Amino acid sequence: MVVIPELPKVERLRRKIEPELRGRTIVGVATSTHNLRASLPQSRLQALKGSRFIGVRRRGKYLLLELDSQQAVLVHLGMTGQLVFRLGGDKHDHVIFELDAGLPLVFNDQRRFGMVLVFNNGDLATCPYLTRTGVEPLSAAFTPRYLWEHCQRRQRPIKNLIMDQSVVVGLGNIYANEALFGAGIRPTRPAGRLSPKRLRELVRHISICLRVGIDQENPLRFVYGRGDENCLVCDTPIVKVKMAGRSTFYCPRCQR
DNA sequence: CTTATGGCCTGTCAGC
DNA sequence: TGCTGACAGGCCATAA
Repeated sequence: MVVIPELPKVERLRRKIEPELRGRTIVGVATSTHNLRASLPQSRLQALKGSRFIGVRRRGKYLLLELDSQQAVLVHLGMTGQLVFRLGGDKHDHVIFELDAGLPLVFNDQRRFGMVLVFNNGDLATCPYLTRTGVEPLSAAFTPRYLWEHCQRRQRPIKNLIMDQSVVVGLGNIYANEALFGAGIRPTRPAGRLSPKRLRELVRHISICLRVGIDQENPLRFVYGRGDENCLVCDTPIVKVKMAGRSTFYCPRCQR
């Protein structure tokens, strides 16, 4: 089973590549002719030669590869994107950073839902990809009160709301399903009809699910992808429905 | 303002 | 055997 790059996978990637990337200088850049979700900025990428990586930050599901030249490479993995240190050459390799030491850093993306862009540091503050985003779910800003305020007078299902990156970043379909199971909340429930107490439980379980995903490689799977199975807790058949075009799984007994 | 939907993209698999 | 269609997902643009 392929794990979609939600917050935990992106954070694990950040922790893995930062120590290898920091201090490395770009000596060459190769790109594919394919466009990703956004066009590959050819000339901007080529102009990075000579820049040195100084750090890797994460914002939601985005990675920022920071350079000593007051620029940064913004990366989103989309569905199937990968950042790996290896020799380039695969048909799905879209950006290859040749480094002054070690293996090249390759952005590979089979379905091309991801993107690679270059920004000047001064433009990051107004970059829509970063400014339109909600709070980090593992930060102190993601409080029960914060979620409650966003739920007030909202008719939309709670699952759609917690997957809305302008509210809280990093939750994709798998973690949204699992967090709602943990909190005992049915995904279809209108956000505005949840009590503060239940929303506090949801905040708690979002945090738990994400932390487990970061500590281990894979998310806990209680409901996601178990449409043909019974609930691990109460043995009731798991229900599968479509919400906003996404497969949604829940236990009709444990989740109300 | 809020919320929903279409489209992007390819690999996999069921069904004919 | 080879084809077709459905499906998987994040997120932007667009529409209601």
